[in-house]
Amino acid sequence: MSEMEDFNVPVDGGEAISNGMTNGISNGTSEHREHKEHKHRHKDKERDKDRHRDKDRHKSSHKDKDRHSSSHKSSHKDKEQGDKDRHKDKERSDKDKHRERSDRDKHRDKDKERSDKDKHRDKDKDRHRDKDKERSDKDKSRDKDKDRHRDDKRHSSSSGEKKDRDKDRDKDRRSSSHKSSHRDKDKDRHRDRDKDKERNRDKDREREKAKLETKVEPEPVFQPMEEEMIVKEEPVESEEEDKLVISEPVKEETLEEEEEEEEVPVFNRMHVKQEEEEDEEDDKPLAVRRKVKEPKEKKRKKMKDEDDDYGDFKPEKKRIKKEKKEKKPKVVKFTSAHKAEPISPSKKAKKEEDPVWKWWEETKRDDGLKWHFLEHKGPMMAENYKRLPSNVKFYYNGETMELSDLAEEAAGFYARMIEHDYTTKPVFNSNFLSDWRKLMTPKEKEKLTDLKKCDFRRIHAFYVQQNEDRKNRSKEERKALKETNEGLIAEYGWCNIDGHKQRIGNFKIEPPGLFRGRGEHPKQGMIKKRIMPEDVIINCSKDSAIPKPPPGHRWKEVRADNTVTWLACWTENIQGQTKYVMLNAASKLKGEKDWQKYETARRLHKVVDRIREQYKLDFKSKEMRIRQRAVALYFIDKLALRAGNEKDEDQADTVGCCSLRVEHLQLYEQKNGKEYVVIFDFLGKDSIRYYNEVAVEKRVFKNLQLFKENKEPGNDLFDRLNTQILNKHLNELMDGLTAKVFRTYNASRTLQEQLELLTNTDDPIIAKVLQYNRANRAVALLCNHQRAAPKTFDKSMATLQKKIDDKRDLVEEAERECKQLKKAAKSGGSQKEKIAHEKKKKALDRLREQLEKLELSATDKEENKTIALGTSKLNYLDPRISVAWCKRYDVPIEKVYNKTQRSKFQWAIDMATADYNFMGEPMNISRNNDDYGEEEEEE
DNA sequence: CTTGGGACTTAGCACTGTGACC
DNA sequence: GGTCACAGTGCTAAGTCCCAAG
Repeated sequence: MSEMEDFNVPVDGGEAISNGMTNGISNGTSEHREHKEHKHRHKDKERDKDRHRDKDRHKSSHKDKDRHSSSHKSSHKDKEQGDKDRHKDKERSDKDKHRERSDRDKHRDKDKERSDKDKHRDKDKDRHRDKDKERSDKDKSRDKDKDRHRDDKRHSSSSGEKKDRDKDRDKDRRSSSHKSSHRDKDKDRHRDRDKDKERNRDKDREREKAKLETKVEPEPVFQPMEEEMIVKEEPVESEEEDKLVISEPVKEETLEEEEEEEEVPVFNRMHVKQEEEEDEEDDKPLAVRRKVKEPKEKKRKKMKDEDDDYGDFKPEKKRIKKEKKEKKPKVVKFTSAHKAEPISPSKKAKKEEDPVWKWWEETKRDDGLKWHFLEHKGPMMAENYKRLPSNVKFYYNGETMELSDLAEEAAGFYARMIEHDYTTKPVFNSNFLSDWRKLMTPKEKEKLTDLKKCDFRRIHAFYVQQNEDRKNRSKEERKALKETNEGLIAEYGWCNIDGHKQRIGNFKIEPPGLFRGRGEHPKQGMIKKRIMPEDVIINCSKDSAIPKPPPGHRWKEVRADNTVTWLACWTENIQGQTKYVMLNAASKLKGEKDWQKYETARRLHKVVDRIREQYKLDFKSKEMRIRQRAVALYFIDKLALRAGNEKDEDQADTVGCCSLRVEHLQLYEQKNGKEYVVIFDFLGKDSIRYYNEVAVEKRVFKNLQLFKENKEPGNDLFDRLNTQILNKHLNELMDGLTAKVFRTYNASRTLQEQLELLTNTDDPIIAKVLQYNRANRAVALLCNHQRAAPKTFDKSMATLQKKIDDKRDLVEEAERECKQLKKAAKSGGSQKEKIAHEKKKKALDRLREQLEKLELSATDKEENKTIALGTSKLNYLDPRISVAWCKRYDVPIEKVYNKTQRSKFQWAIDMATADYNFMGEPMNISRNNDDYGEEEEEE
């Protein structure tokens, strides 16, 4: 807890602000992360009010309780937190009034919205039916919706027509779906808020770190950038800017940093101009061009069609696909050698004595094929349903009711979950009921119409009991079970790929059950149907032992497509997505890809300074789309935001960078003594809240104001940008560059820098590990990797604290005794006394060490409360950085990677030396060995 | 050029086995 | 031997990105 001081550090990033654009801002990875609580919603006119309300919501509610009880336990952090809370409380009281009112409104709105949405759904269906005809009409209205932005701008002054359109728009899309869902999310996410609170502490801490980091960071070295980048840039500054609404502030800014007041009107003025201009041309919001998305039903229909042709071997489809792909030399050589592989004594021997296939030492083939020989046993199908014992009854409306097999199975799915939060959600329940009824016999269907009248308790109890029994199994039973499982893994868990035995990642077909979407998923509670062999496509070599379908069944298809890595796939019925059986992370196929990913990130390092220069220049481009692109890229780089693809409406409402909407950011010219503060508050992947207060560059800030201008909540912030556009641009800047690479790059770079910063050579290993975890944590924070605080956190923390206290007492006692003995020994004590003293001294040292260890683990634990380190470690951190660090500081690799992780990163453990530098020269993975000849191997 | 969907990575939560502790 | 906590693992949802079809 040495970092308490950090907590008073004002929100980060003041540095970045002042230096405007031309001089390379300190950059990226550092000043970010400030999460807190909250959620949103808005009503057009009430936007402001809503904002308050939202804030309130975030701040108040639940968690506060938890927070206070749990986290205030100890430390200064808590004090700090307390201050914050108090602060919030104050704000809150003012706003509560607003909230109450608007909540009521919300309810009203919600209802309305719902029905609107339904209407829309129906429309969607119709659309499918008469696609073409209907399109023109209905879609138009929809398009209108999407055109919103442009229209708003164009006709902003003109009136009635616009209002009508607005209404339509509002009905559409975000209205019900996201508003209401947000609200619900709000409720559900108490836990998150709790987390958020905690996170704040870390954040504060990290912020400080980040600052250090920033300092450490090397100044970008400018290298002339080829490409259009520069070209476009030059002229912007002067006359052209005058024409452009947008640009003037930029100009102004360069002249006079001080006069903020002026700018607002200027902006407005300009805006008018801008509208005219945009009206004209290319600089149109994307939404305008976007066509209506075809709802999922269509997909599903397609799926159905496909389903009709079951067969044993279906090369045709594949062939078609392959022909398309033919650029890739489709030389599938099924040499007998491959097939003979398992038999070949030499190879077999090799496999046995050396189970690790050091593929990274082989030369990579660049034929684009994923394998040349592939053999496996097919996926393991889910167990058949066993009916409940006859004494386990289901009750409907107080009476027992016998259910048919399918209906009973589904009842079981639900019964198992009745203790879960999910079953308190109306969406979940209604989805379940409607899917459930589809499985019922007409008779059942007729009778069973109300979920509330269903009594699942006996069934639930039955499954609970079953779990109990499972836990209480005898040793023998356990052992037998374990053996069966191992047998299954031995049978299904491995494949032979190009002569090597490799572990399969998920060889089990997903069993049926209820769909548990994350966040406010509109499809939660729907029934995932049982997958039959007839649904499964097998992929393997033609000349391999083709997996046998279970007796009485056949596969949907067997194909031999060696341009892909999957062994089997099927289509899931909830969202119509394909699910794959693939190799496990330690396999060559995955490992190679992983390695490649980090090499791409390292290549980015070589050009990142130029890219940063460029997007900073682009902040003042005269083209709106360029500015938006630049600002988005700035966020992606600086805050490690995800790209943010568009999503369908039948998914939870979450966003990433490109899909941010205006309500997701709040702009403050001044906040907490800092200028140009942007508050991000949105739900990202997995409906995990992203909350961050960041001080940004003035130009970014001004641009954001501009982007938000004349838009309503629900409108896209970047209306001229999407991920394709962004990635296309990125790819032009560097081969293979996409938005995601920035995340990898900044994460890995942060780790390396933090390790350099935090590692203290003289510390014992245990302290170093803590330092490593802190560096790791900095990354997790950057990437916003959260987890729910463990349920038992408080308790176990208290236990630990008690241990510490006890230990401390022991230490003190030992110290006292030691002193006494010392005295005795000194003042002409006997030999015996001297020995006793020595002994005590040693014991004392041991105790101290133990105490230290305990304290360290307490710190670590506290800091990790709501941060998940695993995700970044597994997906974003170049393992060679960690390996090198371990080697450099003599930390056993086991302290950093567990067994699974070690096998996943075997390639890195094998190849990285102590002086590996992520920011060093990238390797050419396909040419392999030669490139890292310098690096020696260590076991 | 847009859209849909295929393929693959990234993600958090749930479950489980194990080992520390009593 | 029983209990508990937690690390490790499994599971599968939810992203990204790319390419082909329309």
